[in-house]
Amino acid sequence: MSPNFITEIIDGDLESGRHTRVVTRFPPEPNGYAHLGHAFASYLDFMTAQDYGGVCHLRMDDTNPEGETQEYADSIIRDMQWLGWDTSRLFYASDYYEQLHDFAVQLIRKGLAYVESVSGEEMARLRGTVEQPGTPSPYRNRSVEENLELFRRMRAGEFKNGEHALRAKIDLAHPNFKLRDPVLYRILHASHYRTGDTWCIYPMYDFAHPISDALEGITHSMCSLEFIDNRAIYDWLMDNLFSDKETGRTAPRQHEFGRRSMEYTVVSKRKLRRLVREGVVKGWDDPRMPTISAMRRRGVTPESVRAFASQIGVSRTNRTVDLALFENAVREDLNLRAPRVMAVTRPLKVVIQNLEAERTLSLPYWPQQEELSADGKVPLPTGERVPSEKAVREVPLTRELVIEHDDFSANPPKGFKRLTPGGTVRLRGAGIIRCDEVITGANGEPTELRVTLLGEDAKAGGVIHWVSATRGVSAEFRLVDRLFTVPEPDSEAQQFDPEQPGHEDDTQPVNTDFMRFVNPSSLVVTRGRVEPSVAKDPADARYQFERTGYFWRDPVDSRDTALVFNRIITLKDTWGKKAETTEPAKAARTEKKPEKAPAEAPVRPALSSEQEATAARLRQQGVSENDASMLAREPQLAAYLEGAGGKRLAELAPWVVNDLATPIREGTNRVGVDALAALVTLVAEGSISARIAKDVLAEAQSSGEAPASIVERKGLRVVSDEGQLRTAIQGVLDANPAKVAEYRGGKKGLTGFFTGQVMRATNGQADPKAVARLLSEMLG
RNA sequence: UGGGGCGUCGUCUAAAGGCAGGACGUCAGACUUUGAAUCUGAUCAUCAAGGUUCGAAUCCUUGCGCCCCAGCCA
Repeated sequence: MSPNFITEIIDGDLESGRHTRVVTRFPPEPNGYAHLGHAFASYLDFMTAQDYGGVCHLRMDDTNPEGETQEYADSIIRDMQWLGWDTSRLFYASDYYEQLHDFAVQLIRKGLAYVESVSGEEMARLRGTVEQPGTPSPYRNRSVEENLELFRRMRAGEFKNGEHALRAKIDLAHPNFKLRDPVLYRILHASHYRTGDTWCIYPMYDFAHPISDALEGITHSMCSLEFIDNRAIYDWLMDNLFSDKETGRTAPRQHEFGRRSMEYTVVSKRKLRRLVREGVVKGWDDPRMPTISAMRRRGVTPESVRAFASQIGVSRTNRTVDLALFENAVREDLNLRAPRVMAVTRPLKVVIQNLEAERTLSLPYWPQQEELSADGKVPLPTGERVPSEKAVREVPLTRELVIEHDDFSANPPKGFKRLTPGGTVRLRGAGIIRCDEVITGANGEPTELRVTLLGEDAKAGGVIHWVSATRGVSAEFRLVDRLFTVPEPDSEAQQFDPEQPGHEDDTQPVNTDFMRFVNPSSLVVTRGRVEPSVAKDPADARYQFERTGYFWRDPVDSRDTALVFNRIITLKDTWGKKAETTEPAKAARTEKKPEKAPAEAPVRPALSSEQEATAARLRQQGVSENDASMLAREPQLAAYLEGAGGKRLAELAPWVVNDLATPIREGTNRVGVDALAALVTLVAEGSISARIAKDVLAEAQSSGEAPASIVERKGLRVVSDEGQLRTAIQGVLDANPAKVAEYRGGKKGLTGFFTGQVMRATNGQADPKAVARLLSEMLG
């Protein structure tokens, strides 16, 4: 896991002693198949724990009986294992139902939860709007006894679905909707895949999730960004049920990260379901799907998926990742893993007229030295690593062959390097042929080429692959490509689609506009031939079929007697790309950036007449336009400033605005205006630099010590003595000869680097202006 | 519109207030019995405007844009 804002938080928690170990959890709901998003989230949860020597729990977040099944749970567990995660710590939220219930009772007893008895609709109405606070329902103030009794009867099954619900009693006027008395339990007469009919009340996510975390001793609970508002409930529950004092251990905290989606696909479960239901794909594990089971079936390795997850990193912004990043991760892994063999996916018959007898060639699985790994060995299709000279297979060369249909062109475009009428080309590993005759079918398409095998002194511009027409093995090839024709099918459909890549809204019908962008050639099935050596290889061998891509046998449909190969991914194809995009690419390159907009007058918010009067008064005292405007708008700041008795306003104002505004506003300011004035005096008389003053101010803010006394205690003063500065600068230059050379080579931006080093060396006390002058002099 | 979150190369992601770095892509070249791989080089970014500072992606202000929240889903 590369460093990110989460590891920063964990480092802090470990350092401060808030936690002494790291326990995370990955909490999928078993109501669908795991996909790319789960791969990313589970990577974060499992790898973070691993990096810190901690553990990660796999927890089925199964608190909604509708749609959840054991089959989904099993598939998720299998996918997680495939990704390489340790799933030995397996938990189910449904195992906590009894405890969860008891915690609900506790809340009722504390007067923090009540049984609501209005309809769902009414509840929504009473919750208010963004501008209007909610209003309490008549049931909000039921007695503890009544709540207890009602909740007992809810559990006993005495009510119908929706007749009552248990709600937390928090704050109906809170600007955060999540805190307007969230529902904790609902009545649902439904069978749960694990608890059967034991329960007819089920806990909500907001209640079950934090408590599950606390029960399992989770330390850091990561979830995606859209739950950020829910954190308020999380913390509320921790405060009221799991205070550190009561439990004797530190409560978990929730941290939110940005989701990652990928171009040319969709990941919403409902949309994937729709693709399956409509038969656009053949199932959840159709190799075109972004599900983990589909990637597994397609032949993508777990190592690739993990490498991808690692590369896309973690941040607090939702992102749609370039498909190329994923493809690169897949190719990078396969390049070192997949032996090279030949297969022809769209055969064109070739007859070598001067080849009398069949020959057997011994061709290397790894024609390239570069693929050799550190141990000097190379993998066979079995996975066994052997010296490269032993990594060979036999390939029959017969009179009749097949080559790729596209490797012959009767009207070759400029730059075409393959076979043309009368032209020559090298057959990989077999020699150079010349095309003597082209037999065409009724539609004018070539159906057979008659060729002559030439000697090794012949010349050819290109190399093509081939397979014996008679000894090669017939096979089906499934050429898998991106599922959509546009990078963001969701956004393309956006004007119709309120449901954006974020969370799923089951209350709205699925927007189906994205279906318009399904790529009609996302799956192309062809029949061709593969060299016979593969027939004896293990079924899970991955190959590079030279010049066409990485393949392996479809684990579901391939038979020994009827081979089916999935294309895991194509090779990069700069030729094909160039051929199809030369023109538009040029156009795009000449496209100019829009000119920078001319500088506008600074925008300042309008002031009320009263504020304007204040601002004018301040300006008169010499306060800048900007500062005056802000001080006028924020009476707190103005009041602070004027505590100085109206003296030296102009001098103090920038400090108040730039350095003290936030603490003053938040009520955490610990530097009085007189103390500030004393500090500013030191700056004014030149005994300390503004730089020192800022550092001191920050320290004063956290320690509460008077700034001037910090200055005195530490003996801070500005160092402008030339001799002293020269010594310091020389020290820095001597320590960084390479940087000096770069600077003299023209990298003038390094001035900042040198200044920084000098400032550090002098404990921030050097006079920066003097440093700048001496630096440019000494660097020549 | 109330609340919350977020804006760095085309895409992901780095930079105790001090060199805007890396990866992928793209382009060019070298090499090549894979139009692949490999190698070299290049292109390309701090949302905007003001301010503070010797110095701002980072601090302050204002503005703009995107995302999330009014399920008895998660």
